[in-house]
Amino acid sequence: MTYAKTAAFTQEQQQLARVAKALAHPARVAIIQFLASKQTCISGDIAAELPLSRTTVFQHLQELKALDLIRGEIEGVTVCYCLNTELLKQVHQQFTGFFIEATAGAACGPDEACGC
Amino acid sequence: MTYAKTAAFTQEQQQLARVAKALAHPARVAIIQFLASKQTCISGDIAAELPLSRTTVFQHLQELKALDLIRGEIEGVTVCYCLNTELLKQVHQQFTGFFIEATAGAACGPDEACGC
DNA sequence: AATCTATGTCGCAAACTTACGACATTTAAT
DNA sequence: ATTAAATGTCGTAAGTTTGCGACATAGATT
Repeated sequence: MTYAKTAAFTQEQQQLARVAKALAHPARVAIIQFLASKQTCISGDIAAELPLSRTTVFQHLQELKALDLIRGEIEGVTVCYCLNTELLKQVHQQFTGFFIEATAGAACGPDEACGC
Repeated sequence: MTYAKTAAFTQEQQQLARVAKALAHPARVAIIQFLASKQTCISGDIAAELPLSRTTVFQHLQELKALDLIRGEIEGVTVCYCLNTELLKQVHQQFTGFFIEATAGAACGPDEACGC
């Protein structure tokens, strides 16, 4: 018993957790920022920009691709990776909804704990 | 070499990844939602609400507490857990900034890949 | 004091993640 | 046809996460 018990949670919770997981490594955050900074879709030499081996970067790219957060099209000998901005916008909405729900109540302040 | 090479990324990237990681498990998302749903800060019988053992829930609570996203104060025999809404708001801003940056460019559409 | 209840802590097992080197494949040049 | 460059795939090693049972603590009751 050590598998992730994801099945027992709501689709919403699973979806949010899935995306959060995709962003849960600085390399993947960096990859998304890098792709966003390039107006033109850049090839896999993203690796050259990061302090990681090409293989490792490729692996991170695969994870992002698995969630369809980024796309990759083979163009001859290079690959064109780019952000799926549509999906990212949706995800943004999702996170916003979550955070709004979470920050709605008047719970603990910054320094003191709650007074319940 | 299999440790996380976090040191090589910016503070910003690391911070975002750290918080994302905290949300990267449906149980933790559920815990936050549960705490948010209770106007009064509820004790650790959060476990009763989730399909996980008390020990496991406690562990998830520790992770959230390590990032200060939630607070926990011992009150006699019960514990009062609650959300750090201030921090959550900051985190929300952080994520929003990231997503806006990421969705600013006109990259791939929903179905076709980019045309670069 | 003995007990009950709500917590917290340890240690372990299984699964997942991160990182990489080495090898395979594919397209473009020479 | 060879070779070179850019990718993709495999296998492995080590670290981290997830989940839980068993045991330890600490107030509150009786």
